[in-house]
Amino acid sequence: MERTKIYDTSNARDEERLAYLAQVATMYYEEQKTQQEIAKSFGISRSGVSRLISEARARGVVEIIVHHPLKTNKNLEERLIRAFGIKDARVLRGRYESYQEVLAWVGKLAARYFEERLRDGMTIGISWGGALYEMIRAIRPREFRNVEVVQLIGATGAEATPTSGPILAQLLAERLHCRSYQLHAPLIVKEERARAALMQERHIKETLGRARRADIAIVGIGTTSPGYYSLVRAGYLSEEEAQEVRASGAVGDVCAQHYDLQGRWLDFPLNRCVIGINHEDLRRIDNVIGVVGGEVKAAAIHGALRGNYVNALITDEAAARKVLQLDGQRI
Amino acid sequence: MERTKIYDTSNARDEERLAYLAQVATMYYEEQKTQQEIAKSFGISRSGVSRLISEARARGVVEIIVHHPLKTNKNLEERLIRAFGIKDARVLRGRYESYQEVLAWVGKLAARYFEERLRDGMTIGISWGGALYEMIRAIRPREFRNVEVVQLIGATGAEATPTSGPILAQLLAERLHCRSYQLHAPLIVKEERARAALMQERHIKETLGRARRADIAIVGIGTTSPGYYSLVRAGYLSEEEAQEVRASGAVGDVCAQHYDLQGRWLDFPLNRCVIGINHEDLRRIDNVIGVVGGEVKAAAIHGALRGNYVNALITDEAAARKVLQLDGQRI
DNA sequence: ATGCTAATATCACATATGTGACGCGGTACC
DNA sequence: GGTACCGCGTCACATATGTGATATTAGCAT
Repeated sequence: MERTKIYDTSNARDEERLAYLAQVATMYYEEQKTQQEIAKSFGISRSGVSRLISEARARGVVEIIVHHPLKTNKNLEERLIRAFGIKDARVLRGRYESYQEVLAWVGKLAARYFEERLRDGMTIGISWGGALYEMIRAIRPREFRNVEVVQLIGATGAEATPTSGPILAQLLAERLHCRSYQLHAPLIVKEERARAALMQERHIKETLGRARRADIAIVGIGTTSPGYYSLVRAGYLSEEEAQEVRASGAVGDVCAQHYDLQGRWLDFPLNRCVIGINHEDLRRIDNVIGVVGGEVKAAAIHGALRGNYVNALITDEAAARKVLQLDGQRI
Repeated sequence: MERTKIYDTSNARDEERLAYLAQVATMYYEEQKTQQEIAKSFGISRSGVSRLISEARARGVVEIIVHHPLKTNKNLEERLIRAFGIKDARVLRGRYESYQEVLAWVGKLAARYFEERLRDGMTIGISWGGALYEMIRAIRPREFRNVEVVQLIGATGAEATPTSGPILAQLLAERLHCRSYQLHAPLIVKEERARAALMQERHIKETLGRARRADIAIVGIGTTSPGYYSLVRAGYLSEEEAQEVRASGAVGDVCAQHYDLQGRWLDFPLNRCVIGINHEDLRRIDNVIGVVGGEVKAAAIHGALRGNYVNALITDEAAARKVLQLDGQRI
């Protein structure tokens, strides 16, 4: 609100003033000149410069950001890696107020992790979910050569909300200045036959072919817990259907493929009505990074790790502790 | 294993250090404490604090940004408004190195302009193009009530590049935390009949209905000049087809509707094969903001203004001057 | 021209800051 | 265990900076 004010004033006078402040501030902060030097080059008094700089800061012309590093808990990381035989883990330190806050920070951590691993020529597969959305937001734009982004699972229809749906692959591609391949198909179809038909379609076949060859897959991990079950929230399943899913032992899903607490893939219709990569192809991808936050996801994470649906995990302390507890460890 | 350990410990060390630097920097820059106070509360020497702050700046933990205001040329704005009877104009001052740079700055200017005009409850229509992409990037995220974003024209297929295509509506919706309505259809079809059929489809009909009721439309202005003709660059037209288009007098397009230098809509097949809002419906929208940069676009801008396809223009000085010249004025 | 007002300069001084020189204690490495 | 080095503290001092009080000027309306 305050920042908007800066640019809002259509007054030419004020525009001049702001340009002046910005120029002085640039000399001071970016060119490291002393106030004395600046005063001389503008032919004004030194104290005037001091006051101009104060004004520039007060009016938001100068913005100072402190980047706090993301601290991780090496101990929990080590334990997760050992307990589940995964390749890597990052566990964000600290406690957070809200689920949204956890997602934002885990997303940042995941973004740094991903940035460190991305190389020219890679194919990146991506599913969807709040954590991935936050991750992509936190990725710093960079140019790569021959990188491509591929959707791993189908997308919603015309009413796509920003946090879930086909936008993620595009957003990521935008950040990396590369192209993206979408799956123009619903995530879940009503009948297995419809799925079979769609899977034969040329561009779906092609995109899924690319998905299977992904060098890195970035996936969210969903829980079937009431109130947190994405497929219900996104309108794919009714609450009754969700009950059934839970009744058959499903604790979570990766790429809409459901499994139980021990990671056993569940052979029920829902798992066979998904337009997207299947659980076996997913397991064949070298690097599958699960990005997920919050204690509520613990059971789903446990299953995902036990079932080898992901082989690297980015999460927060609370979730990590609970996962290890579920695995019978004392924390 | 050993290597991992080494990597991890050095990492942990550094992480600690950065956290320390960030903490000190926060106290200094955000909480406005003096170095003396900080030294006391950490139990270190004052000169140590001074050195830590230097280190924090050198290592990028502290980032200082100076926001230069966007200066505009009121004189040229006034002349454009008078010459073409448009509602408003913003003409960015200054000369720029590259076309990309012009786009980035014009985009910023357009973003500020748009932010000032956006209100709760509005429907925003959007086409595509490099300038709009830059504009959306420059929009500061904000929450609105009942705002919706609607695509004005069809989108590309699976191979969408980030700067052009269906991503723009989604990106904008993300910035405004609102929903978006896409046109899941190609921008240009081969036959008029195919267009008629598609236009009957429910969700296309519905989205275009919303588009017609837009309170603000934000559009790029395309030129047919060789090397800059977006429809060729995006693969919709071959170079031969482009030649034909130019031969029939087309200098530019708004929402893929082509017109000549005097703004006369061209009654040729291409204009009737577009899935999107038509030129007459576009003219009925209250606020159509053209966002466009670069001298090369001058003829296209002239036509767009003469033909009333846009009624507000955001552009740069070089383009504005050339447009006025084309209109027979001395600059 | 005459005031009035707001912006800026001037001056003075107390602090805050940057930095070089030097020494001490801990650590990594041989 | 020795040694070289690194990080940091201490001290000292030169500058840089913030700020209050007061004078001066520019712009502006009458």
